[in-house]
Amino acid sequence: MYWSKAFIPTLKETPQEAESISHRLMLRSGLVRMLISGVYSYLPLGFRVLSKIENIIRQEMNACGAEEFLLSALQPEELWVKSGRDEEIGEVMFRFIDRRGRRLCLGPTHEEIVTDLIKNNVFSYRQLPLILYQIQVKFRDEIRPRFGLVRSCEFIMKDAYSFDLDQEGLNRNYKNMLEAYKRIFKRCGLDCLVIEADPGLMGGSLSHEFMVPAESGEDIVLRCQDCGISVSYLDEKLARCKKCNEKLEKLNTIEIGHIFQLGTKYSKIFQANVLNQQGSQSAIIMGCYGIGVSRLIPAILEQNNDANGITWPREVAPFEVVILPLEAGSSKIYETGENIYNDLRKSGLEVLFDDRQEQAGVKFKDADLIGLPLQVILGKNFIKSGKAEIKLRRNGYSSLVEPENIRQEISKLLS
RNA sequence: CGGGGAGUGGCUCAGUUUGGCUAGAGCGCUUGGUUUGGGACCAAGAGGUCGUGAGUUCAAGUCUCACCUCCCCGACCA
Repeated sequence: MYWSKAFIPTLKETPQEAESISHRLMLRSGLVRMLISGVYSYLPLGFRVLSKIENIIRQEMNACGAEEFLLSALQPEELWVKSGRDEEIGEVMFRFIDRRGRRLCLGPTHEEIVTDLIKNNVFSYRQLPLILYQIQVKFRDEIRPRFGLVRSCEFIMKDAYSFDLDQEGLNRNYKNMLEAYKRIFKRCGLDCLVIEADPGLMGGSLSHEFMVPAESGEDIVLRCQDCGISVSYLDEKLARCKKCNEKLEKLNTIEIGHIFQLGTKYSKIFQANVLNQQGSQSAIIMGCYGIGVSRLIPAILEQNNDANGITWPREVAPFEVVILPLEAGSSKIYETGENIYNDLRKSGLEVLFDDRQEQAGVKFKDADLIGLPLQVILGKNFIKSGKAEIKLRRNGYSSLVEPENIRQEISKLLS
C-alpha cells in the first residue's frame, strides 16, 4: 500500500475525548473514529487489525473442529421470553417493534437462537458432538460505554456453542476450547490470566474468564505473587492464596474471553433433545465460548505500546513492514524504496510504502505511532553506504543491510 | 440513573470572571518558494450560525433558563 493513497488519518495531538492509553492510541493512529458514544467506525488500519485477529480465531477454532456459521443479528423477542432471560437482561437489549407489529431485538448474544436452531435440526446422538461458531456484531445498550472499544454498544464477538450427548463430551470440548483460547491470546501478543468465574446470567456450572492486566481495566483480579494462581476479586474475600498462603496482588484487568459449561440449561427450556443409543430422549449438553473480538484491540494496545506509540505484535499488525524513503530530493532513494516494496510484497509480506512528500521527522513519528513491527529506512545511511537500515519498532534494534538482502534479513527478523 | 467535568474552524486550546466594534492562536488543509535523519521555515489563502432553543440588554462566545452531546467515577458485561 502506498501511504499517500491510504486513508490513515493520524493525529498529532490527543483528542480530549480519550482518557485510556489504548483509546488515545486508537484515535491517534487512525484505527477508529467515534460516531456516537459507544459506537465506532473501523478505519482501514483498524479493520486490518480486526481481520488479523479474526483469522487467528478462525484458525484456532477450525483446529478444534468447530465450524463457522452466521446467525442473524435481528431476533424475535419471544425466544428471550421463553428462556426467561428477557427480564434478566432488561434494558441492555435493544428492542423495537417492526411495521408488522412484531417484537424484535438486536442480539446481545445467541444462546436462545442457536438452541432453537439445533432443536429443529438435530435429532440423533449420531449428529453429535457439534461445535459451531460465528464472528458477528452484537448489540448491548450499555449503561455506560467506556474507553472506546473496551465497552461499546455495538461490538464484535466470537461466540461458539458446543453440543454433546454427555458430560464427558462437554468436558473434552471445554478443555479443547480453553487451550485454543490460550493459543489465540498468545498469538495476539497478549499476556492473559485465566480464572475460574461465576457463570452469572449465562447459567450453568463451570466457567472460566480470560483477563488481560491493563491500567484501565474495569475488573479486579487477585493474583498470587508466588504460584500465579488468579481469582476474581468478587469471588474471593480472602487476603491470601488458598494454595500457598502467599500474598495476593490486586490487578486491574480487561475481560477478553469467557467460556461456560451450560449443561442442559437451554436445551431443557427449548426441548433440544436427541435420541441416544438406547432410543430415548436425552437433553443436549451445551457449552458456550465467547471472545470480545473488537475488545482485543484495546487489550493488545494496553500491553503493546511505548512513549512513541503502538508496538504491534507481528501477527496482528495492520502491515508487517513500513518503508521510509527520506531525502525527498533523491530519486534514487525513492526508486530503491519502491523496488524493495515490490520485492517484499512478492514474497508475501504486507508492506506500507511511505511515499508522502513529508519531512523525515514526520515519517518517523507517524511510523512509530502506527507501530508496524519493522521499518526499512532509506536516507543518509543509504547515500553513504548504499545500505538500507532495518529497524525493529519494539526494541529499536537496527542493522544496515544491502538492498538485495533485505528480504532475507526481514524474514529472519520476523520469525 | 446519581456524582463530577467539558462543548469556540478538521485537531489542541485562548477569550467567558468584569457583556462592547469585522471572534483569535498553534497545528492541520490549499497555492508558491526554501528545506529534508525525528512533527522545519517564509509568504499568500480557504475554513466559524462560538452545542441547540428561548430570554435579558442599545449590545451576548460572555448573563439567565431549558434542552442536547461528549468525557470521568459508581451498578452491568465480551
